[in-house]
Amino acid sequence: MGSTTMDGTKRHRRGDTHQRIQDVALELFAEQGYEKTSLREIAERLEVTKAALYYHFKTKEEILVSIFEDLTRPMDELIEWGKAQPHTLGTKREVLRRYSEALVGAAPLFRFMQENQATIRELSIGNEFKDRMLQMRDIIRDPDASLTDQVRCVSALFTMHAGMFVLQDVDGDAEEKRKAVLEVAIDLVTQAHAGPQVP
Amino acid sequence: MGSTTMDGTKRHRRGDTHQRIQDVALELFAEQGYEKTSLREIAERLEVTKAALYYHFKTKEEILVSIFEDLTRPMDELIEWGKAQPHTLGTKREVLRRYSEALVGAAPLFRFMQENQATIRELSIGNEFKDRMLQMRDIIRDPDASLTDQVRCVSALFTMHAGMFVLQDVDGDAEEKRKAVLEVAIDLVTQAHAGPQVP
Amino acid sequence: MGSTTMDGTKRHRRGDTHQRIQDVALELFAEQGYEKTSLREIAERLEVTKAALYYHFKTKEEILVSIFEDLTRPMDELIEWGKAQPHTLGTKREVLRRYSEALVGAAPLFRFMQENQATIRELSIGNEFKDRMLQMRDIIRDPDASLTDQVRCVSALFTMHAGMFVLQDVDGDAEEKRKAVLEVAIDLVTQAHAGPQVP
Amino acid sequence: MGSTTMDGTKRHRRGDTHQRIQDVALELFAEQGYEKTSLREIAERLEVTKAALYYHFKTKEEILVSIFEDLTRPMDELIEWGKAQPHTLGTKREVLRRYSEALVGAAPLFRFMQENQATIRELSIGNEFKDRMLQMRDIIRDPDASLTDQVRCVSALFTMHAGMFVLQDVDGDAEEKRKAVLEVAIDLVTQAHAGPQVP
DNA sequence: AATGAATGAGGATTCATTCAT
DNA sequence: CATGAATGAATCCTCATTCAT
Repeated sequence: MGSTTMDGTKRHRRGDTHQRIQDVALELFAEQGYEKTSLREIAERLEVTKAALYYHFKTKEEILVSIFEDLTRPMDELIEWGKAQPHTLGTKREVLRRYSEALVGAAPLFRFMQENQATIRELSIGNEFKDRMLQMRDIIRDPDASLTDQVRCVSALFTMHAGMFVLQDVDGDAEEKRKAVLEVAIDLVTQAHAGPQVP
Repeated sequence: MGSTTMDGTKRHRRGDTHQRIQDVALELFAEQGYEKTSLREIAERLEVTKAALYYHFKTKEEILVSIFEDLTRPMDELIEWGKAQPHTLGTKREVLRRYSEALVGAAPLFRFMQENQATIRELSIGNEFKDRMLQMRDIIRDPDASLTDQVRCVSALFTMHAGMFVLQDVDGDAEEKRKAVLEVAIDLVTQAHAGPQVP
Repeated sequence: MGSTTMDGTKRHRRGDTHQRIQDVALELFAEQGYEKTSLREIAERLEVTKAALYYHFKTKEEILVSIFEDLTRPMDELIEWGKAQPHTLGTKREVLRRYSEALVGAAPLFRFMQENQATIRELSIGNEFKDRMLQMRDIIRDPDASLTDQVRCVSALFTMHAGMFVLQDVDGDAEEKRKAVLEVAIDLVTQAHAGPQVP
Repeated sequence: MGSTTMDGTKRHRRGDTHQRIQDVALELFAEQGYEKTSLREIAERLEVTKAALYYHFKTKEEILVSIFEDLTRPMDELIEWGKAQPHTLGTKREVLRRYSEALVGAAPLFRFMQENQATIRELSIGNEFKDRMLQMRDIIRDPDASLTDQVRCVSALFTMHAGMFVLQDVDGDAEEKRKAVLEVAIDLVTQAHAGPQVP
C-alpha cells in the first residue's frame, strides 16, 4: 500500500526509508541534541520499529555519520577548490561567498554541530569536522600575519557559522541576514589583509 | 570524626565537599559534556558515593545550576552596570574590556556552555543564559543600525566567546590571545558605530 | 535461470547451497557455540541473505537437526548392528573399533555436542542424542556388573568422545592418537569383563 | 523488615544478597546454560530488580567469574600442593582422592563448566579453567610415557569430571558412585605407571 | 556528613523470523 | 532460488534518584 506512484510504477522507492530516517534523525538531533534523542523517538516518528532503523544503519552513530557525509560533500569540494587557488584576498572572498551558500543547504546539520560539540568530539566525525574547519582556517588566514589578524580570520569563519542561528530571533528575511553576515565576514578578512601593510 | 579544631587548622572547612563537587563536575562536564557525565563518575573521582552528592545537591541539574550561578555573578554585575550607562561607544568598549576579563575566570564554564547548547536549552539555566546574552547584545548593538552593523555587534560577542577556545591550538600566550580577541571585538563594535554615519 | 546444463557441468547441483549452509553452520556452531552463532553470521559467510537460509531450512534449530541426522547415520547403523549381536566381549570390542572410526567423520559435530550440552538439552535433538548414548552404553556395559565395572564402560565411551578433542594440543599424529584412545577404551571394557570373574 | 535475627542483632547481612545472587545464578546457569539464562530471570527468582544485580556485580560475566573463583579455590590449593610433591604414583593417587572430594563441593559449577565449554571458551575464565586442567594433567601424567599411557591419565581426569553427571540416572547412592569413579580413575593412573615397565 | 542497597525507567543493540516480490 | 524490508521480543546495561541507617 502506498508504494504505487502516479505513473503506475510500483517501485519500492529504494532509499526512501533510508532517507526518511536521516531526515527525521537530523531534525531531532538538531532540536534536542544527539544524546537526548533516542532511537525509539526516531522510530516512533517514522512509524516503524527500532529494529527497522538497524536494518538501514548499523548503529546510532552511523546514522549521524551518514548525514554528515552526505551534507558536507559540497564543503569538501569547496575546500579542495580553495586549496588549489592562490592565497589571494580574491580567493578568500570567493571561498567565503561559496561557503555562505553551502551553509544554507546544510544549515540544520551545522546548527547541530555547533550545539553539540562536546558530544561530537567523542564521535568519529569529531576529528573529521575539526579537520575540515582547520583546512578552511588555513585557506582564510595567513600564518605570518599578526595575531590580531589571525583572530579576524577565525572570527570571520565563526561569524558565518554562528550568525545564521543566533540571528534567528532577529527581524529580517533570511536571505538578507545571510548577506549581512557574509559582508561582515568578508570585511574581517579584508581588514586582515590590509592590516599588515600599515603596522 | 574530629573534623574541626579550635583554630580552624585541618578542619573540613564547611563547604569543602560542596565546592569539590562543583569543581570536579565542571571539569567533567566541560570535558565530556553534561549528558555523558554521570554522577557515578563524579562520585568516583571524588572518592565518595553517589548518595553523598545528593546530600549536597538535590539533583544533577542543581549541581550545574549552582556552578552557573557562582561563576556568572561577575557578568550579572557587569550587565547591571552596562545598562545603567549611556549607550555610547565608550561604554561599549568598556563593557567588552570588562567582559573579556570576566570570561577568564569562567572559561571552563563558558567552554561548557558553548559546547553543550543543545543540552542546556532544555535545562533551567538555558533561558537564563540566553537572557544574559540578549541583554549583553542589547547593550552592545544599536537596534536602529543597519543589519550589517548589528551582525558586527553580535559577531563581536561571539568572537569573544569562541575565540578563547578555538585559538587553543594556535601559537602564542593566553593573555596575548585574549588581547587580540578583545581588539578584534572592539574593532567590530567601533565599525558598527562608524557605519551608520556613512550610509 | 540457466543453473542446469544437460551434462551436469557447471550446474548448481541441487542441494549445493543446502549443503554449504550445513557446512558453514557446523563450523561456526563448533567454534562459537550454538547460541552465539547468529543466522546473520552464517549468511554473511556464505554471502547470501538471512532470508535465503529460510528457503532451505524452516528454523535455526532445523539446520542443526539436519546436520545431526546426516552425520549420525553411521552411528545409528552401528547401534542397530550392535544390538543384534550377542553381548560378548568380542562384540563390544568390535563396536568400539567401529565407533572410533565413525567418530572421525563426525568429529566437528561431536565436538559441538560435547561443548554445548546445556544448549542441546533444550533442543529437540537433546533426547535423541541422549538416547543414542544410552543405547551405546547398554551395548557396552553389563547391568549386573559391579558399579565400578559399569563406570569403566561409561568411561570407555567418554574417553572416546573427549579424548579426541582434549588431545588436540598434545604431540603426535591424529591417527596415532585415535588408536591410543581406542586402546584405552578397549582395555577398560576388557577389564570390566574380567572383573566380575575374580570377585 | 526481616533483617532482624533471633539474637536481636539487627545486622544487615552484608553479602546476603551478594551470595544469594551467586547461588541462584549458578543454579540457573547449570540448568539452562549461561547464554540462555538472562539477568531478568535471576532477578525475578530473587525478587529484586535487574538493576540490583548490577549493584553487586559489574556485568553478567562477573557474576560467573566470582562464582568460579569462590568455588575453585580448593582446587587451586590442591594443585599447589600437588606440584610441590614428588611425581610418584602415591602422590597421584592422593591427588585424585582429594580431587574427588573437592569436586563434590563444586559439583554444580563443574557440571556447568562441562556443559558450557563453547561459551566459556570465549569468557575470561575460559583460559583460567583450561590452565587449571592442564596443570592437573601435568601432575597426573608423565610426558615421557607412551601415548596410550598418557591417554589413560587424561581419561582418569575426565572420568572424574564426567562420571559424576553421567551417572546421575544410574542406580545407587551418590557417595558409592563417587568411590567407584575414583577407583576407576586410580586404576587408570596405576596402569599408566605400570605400563612403561613392560614395553 | 555520608553510605549501602535498591529501584524504575530507559538506553542501544541483536536476534530469529516473516513475507511480498 | 533468493532478496529487501521489516517486526516483536528479548538482551545487557546505565542512569538519576531514594531512603533507611
